[in-house]
Amino acid sequence: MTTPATSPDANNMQSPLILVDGSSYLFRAYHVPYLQALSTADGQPTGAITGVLNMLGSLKKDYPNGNIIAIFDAKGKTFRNDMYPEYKANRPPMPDDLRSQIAPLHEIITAMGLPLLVIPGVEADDVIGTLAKQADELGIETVISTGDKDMAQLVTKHVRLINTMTDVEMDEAGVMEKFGVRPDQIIDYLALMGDKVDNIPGVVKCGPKTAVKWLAEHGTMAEVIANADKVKGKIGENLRDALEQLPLSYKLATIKCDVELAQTAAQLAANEPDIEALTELYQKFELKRLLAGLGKGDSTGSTTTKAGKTSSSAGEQVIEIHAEAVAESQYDIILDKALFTEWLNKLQGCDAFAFDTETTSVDYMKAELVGLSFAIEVGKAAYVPLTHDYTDAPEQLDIDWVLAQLKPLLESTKIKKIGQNLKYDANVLSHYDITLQGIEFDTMIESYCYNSVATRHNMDALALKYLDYKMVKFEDIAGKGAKQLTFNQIDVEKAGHYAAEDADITLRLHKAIFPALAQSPALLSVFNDIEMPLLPVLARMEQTGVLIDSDILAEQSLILGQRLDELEIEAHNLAGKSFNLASPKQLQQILFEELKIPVIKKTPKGAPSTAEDVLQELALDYPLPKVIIENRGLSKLKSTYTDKLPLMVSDKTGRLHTSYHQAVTATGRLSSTDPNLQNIPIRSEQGRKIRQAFIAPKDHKIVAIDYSQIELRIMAHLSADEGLVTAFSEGKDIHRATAAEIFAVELDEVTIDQRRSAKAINFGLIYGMSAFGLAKQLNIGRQQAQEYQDKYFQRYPGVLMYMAETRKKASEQGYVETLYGRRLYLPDINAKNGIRKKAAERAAINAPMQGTAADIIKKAMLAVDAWLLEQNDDRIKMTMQVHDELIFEIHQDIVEQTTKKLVELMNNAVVLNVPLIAEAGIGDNWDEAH
DNA sequence: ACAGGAACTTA
DNA sequence: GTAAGTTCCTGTT
Repeated sequence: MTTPATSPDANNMQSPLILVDGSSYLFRAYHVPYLQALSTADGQPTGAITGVLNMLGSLKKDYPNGNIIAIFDAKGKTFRNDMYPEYKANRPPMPDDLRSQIAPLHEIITAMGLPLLVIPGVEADDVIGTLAKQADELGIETVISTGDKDMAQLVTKHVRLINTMTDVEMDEAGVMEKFGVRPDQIIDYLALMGDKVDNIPGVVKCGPKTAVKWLAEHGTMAEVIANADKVKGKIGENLRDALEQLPLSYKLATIKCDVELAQTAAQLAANEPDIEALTELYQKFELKRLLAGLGKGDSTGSTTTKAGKTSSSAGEQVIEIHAEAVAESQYDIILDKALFTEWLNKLQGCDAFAFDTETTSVDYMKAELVGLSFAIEVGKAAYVPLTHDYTDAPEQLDIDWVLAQLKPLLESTKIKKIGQNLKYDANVLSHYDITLQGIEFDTMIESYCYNSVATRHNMDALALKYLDYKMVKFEDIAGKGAKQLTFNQIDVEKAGHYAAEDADITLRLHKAIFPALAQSPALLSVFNDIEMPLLPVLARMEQTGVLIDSDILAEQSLILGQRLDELEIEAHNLAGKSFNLASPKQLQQILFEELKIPVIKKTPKGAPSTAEDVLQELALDYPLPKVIIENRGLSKLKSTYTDKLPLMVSDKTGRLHTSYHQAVTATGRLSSTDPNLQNIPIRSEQGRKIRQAFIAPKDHKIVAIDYSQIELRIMAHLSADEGLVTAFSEGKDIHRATAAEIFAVELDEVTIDQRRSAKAINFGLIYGMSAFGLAKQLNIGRQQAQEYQDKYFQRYPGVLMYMAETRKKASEQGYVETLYGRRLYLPDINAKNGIRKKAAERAAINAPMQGTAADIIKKAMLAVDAWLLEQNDDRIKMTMQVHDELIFEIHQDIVEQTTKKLVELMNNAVVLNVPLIAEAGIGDNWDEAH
């Protein structure tokens, strides 16, 4: 057994060493807009000075005993330039208005009494590294204040980083969490990736992901190099190409920790500030706040800002929300059986209660339960901690015992549950063999049905809007960024208050929003008959997930990668130089300035647009745009789909689990994230290959059933236009029928071009089209587009009337409705600003159609789900919803008759005055099923 | 490190 | 012209 030279306690007594990377802060402060405005009366800029001094002030406040040392880069070349002349060669020279601030800043820092180090021939990093190493060896607690990620290599048991601008601290664990490698692997990591800004070569296309992967496998760069011949694919080639360069990159990325310094870390100490000199300097540079601070003995001069509350203006509802003020609250933290049983009894005896789960992750597939909170009456809530596991966490009730007690309660259909985003809680609980039932009131959905666009529908936003109460943010108790704690690491007292408040506020929100919602029978019906019943259906679909073939995607990635490389070379040749194809800015420069190609369109911010339609047009006359178009399309496919989807497969189930969001869109549609399964490619040949990777399990088929022309059918229904209703009732091809009417020809005489035009008009109508938009879409004159539109309305006068009525209604009542009463409020519908008003009018036209379609497919999902529950046959699974399409996995033995039944259920989900037609496709993958 | 814009994907 | 989400780059934190 050894005795440490100094005990930990002794270390804590010693003042920490604070090493400030002055140059990095100087440079960043220089770019902060509100600081850029600062200067003295005679024009000497002082923004960067102010920024750095503010930052030093806040460091002083955070580390009152800290021994602060400021380190700056010296002028001139460093040893790295000798090693590698191109090092930082891309850096533009320092602007004069920054350079002029350096000397004054140094003077001020010296007058403050802080040691200031400016060592020529090395960079500030190296000086910091040297001091940190000395301090580390002495066991002195050291904090490096920097915004530079390269410094992570200096982190040890005693040395940590703080980014004073973002307030994020990073210790060894933090580095691991943030970068995915240990501090001693950071140099390897940086060398492999290289650094564009500093001109350090690395492995081409090796970013953080690849570097972490390799280092996880081999430990060091040297080992990665030793195994370079085993790395497959293009990236393997790139690695082998880089082998010669890598040792140099490693040297360049290494911070030198043995710089010769006149004084050691232990010897450097602050002097008393020279108040007289400081006063003079602050006066000279007109740093008024700092000057004022001198008198009060507060040299920080820091200010706090108050968050201003914004109030909403247009589109306020008639219905008033009456909320009780959030006053005194009484929260229990349940750590013993007696108190638990008391609450259990109360819960069992009540009609409805609010509850919330606390877990380790926002990802419902990974989340583990940490605790549960409950509220029965406003102001009284309880938290049952279960798995808090930080050092010295109190003993908690046994999770299995607690869940066994709660299971009957949570599964009871009699006792109503109130929650915020209950789908999440249901998903988490399902992993503990609890099927949440009695799901009656979800405050997120209450708010969404009440007004989808008044606010976002997360609890913090709802509390602020409907209770005028500002909740404690999760970040405030857990921290943020790399150092964020998971809920199980949070002190039970703190966590308990936070969790109990969640349940309490949920209950209060319900009491505020639900009665307002219930004043409209139509809104209440959307809530009770569509959204709440849909919640468990979506939860089941999420849990089911979808199966993908990662090998197909990997192969596709490879092919795409090869083609992208070819395109890149071609583009560089055409441009006459190397540039980043993904950068619209660089492309603008090359296209419009160097190649002098005329500008066709500008972006909203005034830059020349390089959007697809512009490039399409330019491609007729120039070769480069065509290459760019193909490159963009393919790189999107690769990065978003073929590379990414396999990484998102759950290791628990081997399948892909999306999240459907029920309270996001303005119109009532669902949305999907992580991954978004509602924008999987279909249009291009390459894109369809991605759908081929969405496969059926063994002995199963993928069945995709989509509604045909659902929005146009809804337009026919809502407008009751005779011609349109008849066309649908007779089962005509609607675009062909429209073309025949507009162009006054027989049905069978309609040309392909005429049908295409009619299709564009039909879509345009759904989107609240203008003649201008139609002209652009069809590439025809404005006049001609207007003629088409006039002709259309002449033939379908009911549609014209419906459009006019919708605009009028929207303007009068401030909202429009779907067939089933879902509302969309349009705050801009009577706006003075013509552009905003026009946009609101288009939304007003579109929302009833898009929203009714959303209502219908939701009703269809309910019908299908009810039938599936009845069948209780796990050979049939509903896996996805894509706005007008439902996707199923069905065992091959029953696929034919099941599909027939599902189509029937979808066709009869609602009754309109035109037929509702669903069309099915069956195949081994999603592409075939189309 | 993060926000915002531009570009791409879908119905 | 409607409604979404993700990725990449860029500029500032």
